[in-house]
Amino acid sequence: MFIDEVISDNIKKAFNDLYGRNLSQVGVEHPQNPLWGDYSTNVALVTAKNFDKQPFTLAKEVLLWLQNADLQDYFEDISVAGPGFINFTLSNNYLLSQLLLVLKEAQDFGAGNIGSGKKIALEHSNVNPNKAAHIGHLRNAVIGQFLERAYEFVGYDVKVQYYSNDLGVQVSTLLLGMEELNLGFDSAQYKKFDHYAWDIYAKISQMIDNDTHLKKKLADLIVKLDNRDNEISQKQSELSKKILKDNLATFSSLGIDYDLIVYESSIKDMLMWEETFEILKKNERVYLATEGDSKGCWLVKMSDSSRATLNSEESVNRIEEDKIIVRSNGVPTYTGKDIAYHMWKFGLLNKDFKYNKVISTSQGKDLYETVVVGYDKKDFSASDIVMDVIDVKQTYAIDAVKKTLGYLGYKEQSCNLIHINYGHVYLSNNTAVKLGYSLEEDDRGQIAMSGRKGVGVKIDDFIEMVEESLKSRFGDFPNIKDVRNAVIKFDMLRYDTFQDIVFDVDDALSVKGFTGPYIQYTHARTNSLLEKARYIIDDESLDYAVKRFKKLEINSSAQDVLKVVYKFPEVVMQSAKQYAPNLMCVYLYDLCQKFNSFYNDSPILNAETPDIKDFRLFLTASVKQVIKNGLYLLGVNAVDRM
RNA sequence: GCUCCCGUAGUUCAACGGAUAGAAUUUUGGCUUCCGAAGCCAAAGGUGCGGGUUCAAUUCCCGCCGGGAGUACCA
Repeated sequence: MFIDEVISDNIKKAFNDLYGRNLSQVGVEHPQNPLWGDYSTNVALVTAKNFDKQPFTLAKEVLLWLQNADLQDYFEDISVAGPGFINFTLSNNYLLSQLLLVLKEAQDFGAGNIGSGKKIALEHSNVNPNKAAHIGHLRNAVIGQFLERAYEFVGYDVKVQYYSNDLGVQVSTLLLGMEELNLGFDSAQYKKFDHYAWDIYAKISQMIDNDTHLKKKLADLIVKLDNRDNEISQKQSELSKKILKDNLATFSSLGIDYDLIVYESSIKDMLMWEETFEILKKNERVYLATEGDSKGCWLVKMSDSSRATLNSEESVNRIEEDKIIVRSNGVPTYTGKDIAYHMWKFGLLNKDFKYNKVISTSQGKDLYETVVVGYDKKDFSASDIVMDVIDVKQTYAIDAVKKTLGYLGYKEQSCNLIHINYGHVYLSNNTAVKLGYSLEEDDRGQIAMSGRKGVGVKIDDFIEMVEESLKSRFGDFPNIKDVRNAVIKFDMLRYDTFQDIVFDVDDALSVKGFTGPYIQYTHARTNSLLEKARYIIDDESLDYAVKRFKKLEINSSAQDVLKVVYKFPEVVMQSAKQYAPNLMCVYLYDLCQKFNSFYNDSPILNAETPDIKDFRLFLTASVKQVIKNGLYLLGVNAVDRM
């Protein structure tokens, strides 16, 4: 049981006992100033008015009740402060018991089972197979991996899906560039095929914009593909897979892997769209437009207000507000197909894909792909929860899918479709200049990446830059790839996912301060201490040791560390529930900072007495474990040396 | 036009409606006979504007000002 529950339960009892009132909610938080204690509640301030008392007086009465309750095991002090906060200070006994728990539960410390095995289909990365992955995709993948690990850690069964859009406009454009035109690029000049495709795609996109003949050619190609023209589809499939393979290699070098690749072409070939469309057509909120700009298209209503209540002018506007799912030429839009895809994810279709195991040496786990002829495999469909890590720009489209599920009567599924949106990644001017891009005239200090313009930082290049930078500073060393990945992943996870971020190469290459290597460094430091001391963890001696520690005077810097360690399980829950990896980053940084201060002012191997030395090693060992568990969730390896 | 998001130190980011708005970076000054200086300690520097809601507003509401995105038979 978490401490905040202990507090809120007791507060409720107190109010019931003292005033015969049932409180529905009690706000418990960690005060920002450590002088106020470890937990505090504002319950007296919030409820004072109802009791016609001064908040401070009310708090004092509740305090008396709490002091008589049997809470000494948890708290060494409970007091009233400020305008009427009730503050709780944890007892050393409790804090020590938590350290003990860390070492006993080891890699499971902080884990939970609120998921009780429920299935989550987590979709992330999803690079269109027409170019190399860039740092926007990087942010997506890294957030995705955090969610995968965090939700597994709290007891869900998570399957990671990578959606490969091998039919749409973007791949067709690339195919046109590759097959039909000699654009003057030499594929031998590139280190990877997807990098070559990057330049081809940018070039052909620019050309198409200014050439109606090319536009027509592209449109024909798209229709042929959608009709599954044999020759074209074959070419397309080969091209897409070649690029997909390169994209996966990029992610795999960062230790990011997947359970299943879902091809858009499989959805098409399994006729999932057709089955879905039959269901949709019968729904009253899905309609065929008979007038206006969208004449001949099928649309999904995006608003609940009825068209009948509007005048004709407003009615026209309403049509524009709705979402087109089938074009007038009968080809479904991305959103249309996405509805079918999500129906499958939730197991709402009568169909399932066939599966094929992908042979891959770089993957950490078994990887499957969808095929038309292959094996049956039941565990990918029929998920309880669907999480899509997708750019904030697609909120409207996802919303259409969500609404549609609701319209079809799948309320629960509609609620359980969770769009994890994240802000855009821009390049700083400094970075753009370094990469040789010209700045626009209306310079705002940042520029947007664009596949069509070929503007962006490829993940592969970024990885290489970080590794070179590390080598030039520290020379080559055995764990350099782990440190490199820490730099990259932490840099992407440290922000609120909601925020747009400005990517600056120089900042990103930093290994000082609030960075991954700082955390890894602290871990390496704890490791080296424990190695030197030949510290061995075994349950019996630990129990005995903790009894002795209770009599020790614990210095304040050690106390500060203790008061961070115990929060880890709370932070795991909070960052998972809020889809907020940055909370874990902040927590780990705080932990490491406190530990490094402690390390700096308290000798460990040469401590004053054997008992103090034992205690400090015990503390060090638990810090090491927590860092390791936390970094794991962020997708970062905790290294023993660097 | 409509909808959504964002405006916080020079810069990049924090702050479930809470008590003295925190970090990093930059700059300046200190800390290695001793456990890893990728470290520690210290100084300096801030809520776009105007109203409202309440015990309490960076946070919620309204109006401005400034930035971004969506609303495309693109994805």
